Amino acid sequence: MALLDTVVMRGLSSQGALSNEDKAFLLELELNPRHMSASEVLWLENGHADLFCVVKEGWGYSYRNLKNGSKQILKFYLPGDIIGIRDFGFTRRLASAAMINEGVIYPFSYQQLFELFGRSSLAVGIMATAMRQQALLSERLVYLGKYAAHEQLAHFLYEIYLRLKRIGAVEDNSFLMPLTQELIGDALGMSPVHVSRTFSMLREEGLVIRDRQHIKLPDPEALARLVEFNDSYIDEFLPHAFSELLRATP
Amino acid sequence: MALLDTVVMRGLSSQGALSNEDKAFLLELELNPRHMSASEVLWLENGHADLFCVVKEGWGYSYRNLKNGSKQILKFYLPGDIIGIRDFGFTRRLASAAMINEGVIYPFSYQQLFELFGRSSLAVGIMATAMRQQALLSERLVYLGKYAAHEQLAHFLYEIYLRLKRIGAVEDNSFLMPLTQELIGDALGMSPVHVSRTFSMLREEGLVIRDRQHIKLPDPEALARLVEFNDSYIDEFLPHAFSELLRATP
DNA sequence: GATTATCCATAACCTATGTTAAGTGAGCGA
DNA sequence: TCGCTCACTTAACATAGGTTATGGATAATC
Repeated sequence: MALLDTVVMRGLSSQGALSNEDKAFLLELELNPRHMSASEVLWLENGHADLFCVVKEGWGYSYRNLKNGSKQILKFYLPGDIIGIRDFGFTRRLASAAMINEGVIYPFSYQQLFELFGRSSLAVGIMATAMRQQALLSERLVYLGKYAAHEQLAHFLYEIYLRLKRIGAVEDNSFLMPLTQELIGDALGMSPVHVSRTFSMLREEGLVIRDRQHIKLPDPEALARLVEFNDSYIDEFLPHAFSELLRATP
Repeated sequence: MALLDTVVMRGLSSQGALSNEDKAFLLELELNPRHMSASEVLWLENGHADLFCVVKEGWGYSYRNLKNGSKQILKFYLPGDIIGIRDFGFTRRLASAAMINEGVIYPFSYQQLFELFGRSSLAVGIMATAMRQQALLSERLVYLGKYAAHEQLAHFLYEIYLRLKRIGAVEDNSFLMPLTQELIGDALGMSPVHVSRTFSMLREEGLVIRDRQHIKLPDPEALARLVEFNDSYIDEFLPHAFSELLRATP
């Protein structure tokens, strides 16, 4: 169930690109949902890479510890995201991963991932999932490189907003974001003090209202315009050409 | 020939993970080497994504144009690299791509990429290639986020050094790097003036000797120590467990 | 209910890097 | 040979963001 519940796989399935056997295969995978407490570590950098997970509930993140004692967060994982395919093809973890709040994950072994590659539609699905993650990463890199703090933060909030909206976790332009300003700073390469300053700025401009973990974007489109947000890398489903190709080359 | 000449595929092949049919398949792909002139554009952001390429000679790069007129370079491509799998699963290009100097590339259609996914070993190879690219991207993100200019540049040069060394393009710790300081700045999110300043700094410390495109690292290990370079994400070949799994699940 | 730990806001000050500008040398075409 | 352009260097100045510090909420623990 969990792997089929993943964004890309759901897209493929709804486009009729997955055969019944494909779906059965996904459903047959042994799933042991695991309850995670807040801050619980999934794995550490350089640890042996042997599994990946689908996040069912709660938020997670992957990060690298830096020599100066701080850390760089690479990505936040929301329900429906797959965590751990980053290390596919390596023996050791390139980054650590941990939960933010409590939640539930479904772990899979790399062995299972391999078996999945025996079915081309599923392999394509996994690959597309991985490329979507890479797109998010590239987008962050672009903003880290050349944009001012308020643009970075606006972009970050809008990205989270879109991702949450996609999984139905946004209501009345409001959502719950279980991140401290320190975590946000670690993701955006910014000091926590400056995150606070920047939030104040966005608040004064009426773009973001925040009360602890409750975020409200009174005018999401204004935010999007501020950063020229191009959401194709988040929202776009697999091209139909994909499904046609998949049906044509079984 | 060209796709088999790719780092990961060569690794898989030498570990006996590719069957004769796999290799034959790679060799059969229609290859039309194409000569590219300096600065020639391969494709533009938002263009239709229909092909990817293996770089045979010359350097390329992918980049995003920013609203303020500058650009952010996402990655430099050296001979043996695959350019364009980033957009797999999207209809449009997420980034532009162009050559830096003149060179030769081998284009493939996405159609061919799809057919390739019908053979699990090859799909695994492509996936592993993509994840290696993502690792480079993550590493850059980490350095963009929290490191000082001289550390970023040192890291960048050492990465290039390692990648060139792997393809035999380093001799006596020297190599040719056809990049202007402006391009380096666009990659590192740094003004060209500051790139120059930082080069001067590294020169004064005896870490980098540079004469236009000729770079010499008198003591590469010293550079690596400066940035605590962890080269596992570049050099590591596919884990042997991989090959075993591939042989076990045909 | 008191105490403590987190998280956040704001201020004062400092520094790395951006910006602008002027000058140098290499290459190159007329 | 002259003059142009391009890549680079260096300097002077400006500023975004880092750092340190203080105080005030709110939540957690006893």
